[in-house]
Amino acid sequence: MPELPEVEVVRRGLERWVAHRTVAEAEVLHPRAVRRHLAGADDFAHRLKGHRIGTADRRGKYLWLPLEDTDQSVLAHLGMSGQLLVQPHDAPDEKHLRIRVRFADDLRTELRFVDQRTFGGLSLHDTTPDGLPDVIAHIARDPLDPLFDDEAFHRALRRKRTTIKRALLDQSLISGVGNIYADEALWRARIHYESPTAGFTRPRTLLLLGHVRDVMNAALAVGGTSFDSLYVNVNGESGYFDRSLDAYGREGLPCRRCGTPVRRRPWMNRSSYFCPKCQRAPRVSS
DNA sequence: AGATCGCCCTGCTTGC
DNA sequence: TGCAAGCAGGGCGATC
Repeated sequence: MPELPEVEVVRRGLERWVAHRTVAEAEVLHPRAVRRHLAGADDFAHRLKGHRIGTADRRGKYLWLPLEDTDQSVLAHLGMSGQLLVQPHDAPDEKHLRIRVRFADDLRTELRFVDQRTFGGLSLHDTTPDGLPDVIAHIARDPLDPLFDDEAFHRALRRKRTTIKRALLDQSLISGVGNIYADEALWRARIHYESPTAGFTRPRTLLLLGHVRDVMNAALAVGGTSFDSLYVNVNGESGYFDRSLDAYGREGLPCRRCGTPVRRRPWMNRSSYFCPKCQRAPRVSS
């Protein structure tokens, strides 16, 4: 599934293939794909028509396209299975094509939102003075954002009465970290996912943040090599996912550090993967 | 008010 | 072989 690095690859692709083009027509093929646009599909299509797309921006797993000469942006979230594709306009419709945007130029390509599970979608929102769509004002900066405040994150961890993986997935503290990268970063930092955040020391927090950034940058380095093509494509099948995961999805396989079989535990209706030897359970569990 | 949990969705995998 | 259950999981809103 698309996580922050994949979304960043999509953003770069949009910048290259979609920015500065004028919308001729938007077509919503599945209403659920615009459910976050409360005024409905017709309003969404009507508001897009005739406007020029600006430069794509991103925070965490959200990305957005400002509409030039308006105070609105097209906000996109890929959810679990969403893709934004730039396709030749005569390419056959994808099975799960949800939204199509045609452009008023002769490049003969169109933007398509394809999403099997429709957890993702597009919507239009007012842009706040700091350039953010208003509905994601509560989303924290992500760890690849130069303005992410490590110290403030550490203080927030100390304040909370929660455990570290919950905190990593809390989009109001740090954005863009999903289940996969949380498990990977915790494995690299040798921290158990249920460690209470209140006891985190500054070096421990900074170590973890360093590993979060390392694992994301590694994925970006792999996924980022393929965006220079016509396809603005993300489907979670980057080579990184197949080859380089150390914890996620490796239940029963030997830990790459110590050889102990990796364990999977049900956690919040999903799974946590960890090495029981490298990542010791916290002494106090609540 | 902060923390927790259920639900949304569909295709693939697993088990009987 | 066929069907049902399980699983994947981000984010939101209801609930405690």
